[in-house]
Amino acid sequence: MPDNTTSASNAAASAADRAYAEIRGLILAGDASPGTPLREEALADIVGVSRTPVRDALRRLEVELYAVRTPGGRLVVADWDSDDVAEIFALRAMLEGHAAARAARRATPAQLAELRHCNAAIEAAVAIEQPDVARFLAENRRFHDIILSASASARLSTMLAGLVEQPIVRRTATRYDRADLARSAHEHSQLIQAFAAHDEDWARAVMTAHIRRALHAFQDATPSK
Amino acid sequence: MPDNTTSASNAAASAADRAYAEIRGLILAGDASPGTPLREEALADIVGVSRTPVRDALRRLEVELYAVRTPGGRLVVADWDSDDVAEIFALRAMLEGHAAARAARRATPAQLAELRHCNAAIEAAVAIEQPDVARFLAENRRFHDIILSASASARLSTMLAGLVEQPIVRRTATRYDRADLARSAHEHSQLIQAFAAHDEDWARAVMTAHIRRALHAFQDATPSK
DNA sequence: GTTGCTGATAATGTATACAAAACTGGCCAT
DNA sequence: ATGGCCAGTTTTGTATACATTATCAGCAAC
Repeated sequence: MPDNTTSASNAAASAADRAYAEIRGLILAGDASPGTPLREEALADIVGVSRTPVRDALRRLEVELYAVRTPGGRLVVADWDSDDVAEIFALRAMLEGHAAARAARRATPAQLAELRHCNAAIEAAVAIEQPDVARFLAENRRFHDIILSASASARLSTMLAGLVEQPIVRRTATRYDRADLARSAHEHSQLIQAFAAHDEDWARAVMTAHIRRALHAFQDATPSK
Repeated sequence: MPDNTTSASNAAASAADRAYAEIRGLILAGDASPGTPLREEALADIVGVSRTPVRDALRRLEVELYAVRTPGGRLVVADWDSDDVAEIFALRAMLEGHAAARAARRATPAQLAELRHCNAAIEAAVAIEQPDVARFLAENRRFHDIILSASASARLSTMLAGLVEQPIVRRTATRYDRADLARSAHEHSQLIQAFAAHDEDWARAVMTAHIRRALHAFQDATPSK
């Protein structure tokens, strides 16, 4: 199982972090389908820690709406229908657009260089015959993270953390053909231009378009759900 | 069920909720000034519960950025400068604008009636010689809550929960003169019109303007900080 | 005087025991 | 049959004890 989608199952991390990663993994892998109750003790057994860090993890998952609370206070795996996904992309478009605008005002030459370097890696990953999708995803995430840190808003970062669903991004990207991936890289370079020009509106517009294209790619890739 | 998430110690609520409300109160009242460490045991003594619900409360306050984590994992009271406040209002403007757009599409006649009734109460509170600011605030919050529920997006609701700072609203409103309060009520009625017409763009624009005016009222009311 | 170490101290992280609340099933009355 | 109620069981909420980690004062070496 080479799995473990996003940040790895860092054995060194705290018990709460491991619990979070593992439970989230269960949900995203579909092992815990929507509606499945998330019982603290059972999960504690699975993860191999006590209930305390599991509770911690569940609270985080609840904030990020992976889990929802029943009227009585029990947690169950949330059901994301296509409307939810569309809403996630809409919010991402707004918030990342805002982040891009802020980044355009604040980006330092060092950050610009980092972005250029990162996007070069993306272009390299998609230029070859069989695009290296894993590499694309990793660098793509890094690209967006750099922008987020350039935006210098802790609030934006925490809000987007629960919104940027790497699994969704992955499902989108795996359906991209090479032309799509190349277009994505091109949009990134447009973003860098906007940052270099310190043009907030331009940056916002490009980012918004970038994300909304991803939404439609995702919708085209999924039957209807 | 009179919600009451803002005002003080709801004796009936859970220990974690009381801890949350009380600690948040300490921060907002300035009893715990920015940079002050938030030690679990000390807070547990103050609130009169054990560390467990206090930890719970602190996690929530951390997500909402009332507290920030030092590199070593300790929590301290966050320092909100004027940029932070501006950022909060900017995000609120975006997200509540989005909520208004969604509400415009979805609002039911019953919800419209509720909004009209609520705004009538607001108008009544500000029409008198000495405006009833407390009443204004309560109904104002209810007004925005109705819109939020009409928008039918759990994500928006949870995101805005950490953003809608009643204390900030309060500091703004107490500096409003009667004309300002009346203008607020007028903007609300414009919103209702936009909802009734199911005009998403109109609703979004009015809401955005509504919030951005609040930002500038706030900035005018506070020296510079 | 400054730097770097080291051990005491104090804080958070985790496990577990106990309390309270919510679901479940069946029984009874209608 | 159906609806409501009650006890047993399960699940979450809270308290507390223990483990682990970060902080900081003091001291030694340079």
